[in-house]
Amino acid sequence: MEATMDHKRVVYELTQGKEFAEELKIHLNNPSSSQETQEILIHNILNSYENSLSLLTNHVLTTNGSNDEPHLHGKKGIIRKMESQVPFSESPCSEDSDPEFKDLDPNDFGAKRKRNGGIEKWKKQVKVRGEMEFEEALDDGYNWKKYGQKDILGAKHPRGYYRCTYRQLQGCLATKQVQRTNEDPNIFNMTYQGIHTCHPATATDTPPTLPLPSSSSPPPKIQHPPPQNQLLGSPKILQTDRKAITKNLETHYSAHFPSTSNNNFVFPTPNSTSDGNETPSFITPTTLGSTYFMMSQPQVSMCEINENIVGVESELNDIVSAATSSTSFHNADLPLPFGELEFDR
DNA sequence: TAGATTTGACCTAA
DNA sequence: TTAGGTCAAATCTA
Repeated sequence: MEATMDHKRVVYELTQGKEFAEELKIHLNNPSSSQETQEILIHNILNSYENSLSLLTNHVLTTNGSNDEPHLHGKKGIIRKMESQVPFSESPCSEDSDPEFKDLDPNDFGAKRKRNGGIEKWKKQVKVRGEMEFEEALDDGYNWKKYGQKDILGAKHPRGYYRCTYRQLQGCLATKQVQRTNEDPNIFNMTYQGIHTCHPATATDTPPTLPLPSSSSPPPKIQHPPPQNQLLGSPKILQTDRKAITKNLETHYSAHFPSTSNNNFVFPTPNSTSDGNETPSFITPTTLGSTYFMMSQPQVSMCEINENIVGVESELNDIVSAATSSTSFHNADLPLPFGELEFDR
């Protein structure tokens, strides 16, 4: 069950990475392509690797009866090894040194407050292209309800405030903020705060059975596990975020979404203990040291990137091929979005 | 008509 | 005092 779902998630991650690699390849051959875009693509490719490895290592740990999840809290094992393979992500993110939120985004002009008494915050950056990708990129798999919007000093675009739809039903305190960057309106900074404690299987107090629904049973009506929603898309968020954000964009900024389609996903990886208690943990920026705000990291020449990406893409092709052809995986079980996504070529 | 979104007012940390 | 974050009434939408 879980293994099957993990398998799908791994395939999804790898396939995503492959798509990013292919797109990067195109961008590298395009003189007008911005370095920023290329960096984000590389960043996303690394994310795919890291997420895949995390999923795999997490599965191994689970099947071995260990919930120590060392990869979730530091650069250890495979994650570390992975970074050493890719020079661009070598530089550790400064967030590693601080479990608390650290604002690394030069476009985020917000004050660095900790209003919730040390609740963990982390960020991801999402770049969108085209309306559909825009919706999907902002769909991180959770169901969010917008509760506010505010103009931020120094920021060109207002910041949207979202909280978990199941805050009332299940007391889930997870929130997120969505804000466009000043430099590139296609790039959104998503700031997450709090861990989702809600459960998709029920909107009531029924005890959760995380992490993921059985592949042999129909998905729960309330779709909350990020991986699944990332695979299937979240109707909820398509209806809410799309309306809210797209409307804002159209109203205030005459939004346009050219160029590339990139999104960075960091999967929350809830873990279940043997007694059924949920101990959600996240693959946070701390975990994936290179995951966030690559623009602030030491730069690597595009020549190096180009050389690396060829190998990355090749590897991804091999891995995805192997993964998709193995065990009980069927594409029908995993409606990957790529068939619907358009990549400028 | 219920639920979601908008938006001005209020709260509060810095 | 300022500005980010949240509340809640008004409004919108399916």
